[in-house]
Amino acid sequence: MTDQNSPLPSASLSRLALYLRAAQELEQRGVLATSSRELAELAGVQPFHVRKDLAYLGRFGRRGQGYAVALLRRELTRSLGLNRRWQYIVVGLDLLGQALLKADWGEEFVCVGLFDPSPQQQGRRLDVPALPQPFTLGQLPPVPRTLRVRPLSELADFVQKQAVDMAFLCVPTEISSHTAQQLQQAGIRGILNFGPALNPPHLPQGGHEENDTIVEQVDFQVSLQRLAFGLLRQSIPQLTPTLLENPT
Amino acid sequence: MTDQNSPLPSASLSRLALYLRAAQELEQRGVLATSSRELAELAGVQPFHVRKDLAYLGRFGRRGQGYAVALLRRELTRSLGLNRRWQYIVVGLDLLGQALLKADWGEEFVCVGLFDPSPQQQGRRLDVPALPQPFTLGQLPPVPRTLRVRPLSELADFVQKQAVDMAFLCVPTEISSHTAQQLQQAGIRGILNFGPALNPPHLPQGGHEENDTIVEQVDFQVSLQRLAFGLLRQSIPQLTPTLLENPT
DNA sequence: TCATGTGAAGGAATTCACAGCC
DNA sequence: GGCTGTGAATTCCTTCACATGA
Repeated sequence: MTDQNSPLPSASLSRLALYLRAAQELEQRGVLATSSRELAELAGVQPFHVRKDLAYLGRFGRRGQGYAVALLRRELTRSLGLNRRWQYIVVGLDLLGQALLKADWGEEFVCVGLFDPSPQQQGRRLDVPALPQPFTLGQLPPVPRTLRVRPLSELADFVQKQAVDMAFLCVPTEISSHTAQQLQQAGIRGILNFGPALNPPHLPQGGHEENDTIVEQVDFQVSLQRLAFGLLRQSIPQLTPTLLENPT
Repeated sequence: MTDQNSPLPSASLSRLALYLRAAQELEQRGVLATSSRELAELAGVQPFHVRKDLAYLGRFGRRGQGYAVALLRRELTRSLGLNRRWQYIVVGLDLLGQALLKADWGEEFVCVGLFDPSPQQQGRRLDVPALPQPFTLGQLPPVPRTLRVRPLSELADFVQKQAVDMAFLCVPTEISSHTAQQLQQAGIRGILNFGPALNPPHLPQGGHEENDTIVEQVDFQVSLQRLAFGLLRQSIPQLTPTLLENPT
């Protein structure tokens, strides 16, 4: 079946991103065909996951053969909405923000602006990744870019002139909720939030609501505490990790 | 009921970390009692989530009243295994690694070493957060510490002398799987991995296996692509996001 | 014979609604 | 009355096993 209203399960969506990375890697290595087994290994999931997830997008596998890598990559790119350009700003340029600037997000994502609430940061100029040259096959050296760090007061104007699809939010905890509201009011509809949950819950968490702002959380601390708990569990083989010992 | 073999659901575990953060915040504000509604708001989840999750740990709520903040914080801390000290190393000290060094992970987590595969980084000295003074109530100024960035060749020896519970892995993509193996061979049983899935799947992904290494993934790119997909969905209100249009 | 695609079974998480206690 | 704790219902996800088609 095709995709109808495509109720692509949330869990599958996360894994599709992993398959795309795997497909890109295979393509770069010059591999032409692959299998659900190989993809599963690269993505760190189970083979039946791969088959089921990919089946949501259509059927571009060949039974008995596997998947054609190039086709796979194209379809994943399309399905994930990565055949268009997404423009983002980085809000908060302490070390984490700077690290995000240098990170490789894929060519589809381009940084168009830098903002910081702190006067110390404002006015600084920072290097950002070069724009991908659209249809230039010749190996021109990429053009370096630098952007100025702006105060948040310029945000609303900026968003009116530039299309800004999303913001990477990495300001200190104390002001993150407030800053998120500023972003929303400026008309930004997507926030990738590093740091604790944004509590004024006007913004639905993962909700694909009407036309509200979507917040996607990246929470290091939760992952760390999950890890600690896991280690605790396995270091005490049989016994329960000292939870409660109350009666009843 | 108490916790038996506590098969604490994985989804609940993640949320418990959020409640702990909320409880700490409330305690700092001087709030004595709270409710599932308030906690839910702070954590960005639903009230029945809070009640059900907390019920896994026992019953320290008072019906009709709510939860005592101090008790709540204590129980959450205990249950998550945060009443002991966890020692970590940071592997890879480019911008992201440096950002992680400065981040606030909670007092229970202390950095004991820095490692980097690149000779340019080796030998550098970096500031790390001061140790929490255990039973000192007096406000002595915290003692600053600096640590030297070591080559990975020193890792095995280091782990033998120092207790190292976990590693934050943030080296470039190309070497991350290889580096993870080095960590595992040196005897490190927990890895918080920033960057793509570690593909030699000797390490089970989230598996609480025998006594194997536990890997917890923090994958920015997946979150970003989830966000992009979400935006795509809502910007085309009724229509399916250009997925497939092939015949049956 | 091979590996995909898929119905169906099983398990996990979310959600509801209300009983129980303050 | 108010809010927790919890069975029961629902929905979602994972897992299996096999039919399907190259």
